[in-house]
Amino acid sequence: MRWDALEEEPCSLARTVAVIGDRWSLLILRECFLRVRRFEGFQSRLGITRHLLADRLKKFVRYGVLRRVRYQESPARYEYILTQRGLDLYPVMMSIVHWGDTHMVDERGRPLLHQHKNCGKMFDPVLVCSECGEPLHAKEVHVHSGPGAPASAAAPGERRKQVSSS
Amino acid sequence: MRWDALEEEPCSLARTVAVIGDRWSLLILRECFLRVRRFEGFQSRLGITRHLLADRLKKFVRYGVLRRVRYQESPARYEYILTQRGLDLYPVMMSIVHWGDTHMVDERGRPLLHQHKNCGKMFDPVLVCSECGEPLHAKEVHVHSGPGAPASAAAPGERRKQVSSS
DNA sequence: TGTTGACAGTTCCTTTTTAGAACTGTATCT
DNA sequence: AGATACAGTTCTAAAAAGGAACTGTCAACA
Repeated sequence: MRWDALEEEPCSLARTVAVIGDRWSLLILRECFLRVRRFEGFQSRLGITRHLLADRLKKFVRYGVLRRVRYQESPARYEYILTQRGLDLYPVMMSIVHWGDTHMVDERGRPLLHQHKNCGKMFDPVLVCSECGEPLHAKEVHVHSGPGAPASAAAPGERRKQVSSS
Repeated sequence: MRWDALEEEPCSLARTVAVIGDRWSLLILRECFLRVRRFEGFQSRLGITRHLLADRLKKFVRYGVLRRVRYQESPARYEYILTQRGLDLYPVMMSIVHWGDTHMVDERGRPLLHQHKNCGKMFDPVLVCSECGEPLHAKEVHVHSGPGAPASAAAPGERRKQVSSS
């Protein structure tokens, strides 16, 4: 499948997957949220091939998720720093972590704990409705076509365009 | 990188990425949440190669994200249905969709809108702290080593084991 | 002065994955 | 009888990823 095909799908999930939807991208972002900023830092912590790393960093910069900032002149050296757009991926990252904490831990328990500075407590992330504040569950949500939908879009059971043959 | 290496990382994000961290897995899950259940359904809607689809479905069943249910005898025919563990991925999916809605829409607007049955309103998903209910932001969270951490784990700035060389 | 190391990549070649299309085998529909 | 639905499997070609070495600039060390 071509990557840029995904980006043009009339689906916000597919478009986001075009940006972060592979193993390395997600692991690189994990490091970003842990304050890693430099090429060598990512490479040595992850064991990713340098080629792939260069590629993914470029992609993140292109999509505005990371900013490439020169921190030293001659030789020019750059750091990769999360933009606001990148920071906005925090709910995605935390949701992924929380699923792992719930379903993939071994007998020793969670690798990491999270403390909310505002209230001081160890917490789990909860996804709630912006309107009523109640926790969200798949079965309590109706999906409707929006303005950016193709002819008639993906409410359950409706047909949608294919990824590849479009 | 070997897939099973990821699964054994002392990191809930990496372990979850081992299950859902590739383009096709996420797109297949999207279809699951839109009530697609059958091999032909996934294949024709996504344009994924049949080989890959068979592979990913097996993986999801192995990880308990989908259940393979016989809906017809001779010839045996199966459906793939989200388990509770699969349904628990809803926050991950919705967070991804919401990032796309915020940062990847074109001039026409969102492809899909979501309505909360409980309160009747169109909503956005918001990730909040389970303890105080406030929205979560990366900079307001402290990370601590948990019981399942390696020797000393990934609080910001701490060293952690590499992915590849372990 | 020469050597080593940090850093941010690039180049080259091998191995693994994925794409694409055709084929299987049972059963129902026309 | 022939076409179609369905859930896959098999085969080969093309694309992506892995792995290791190499570049070029500079600082620190001996």
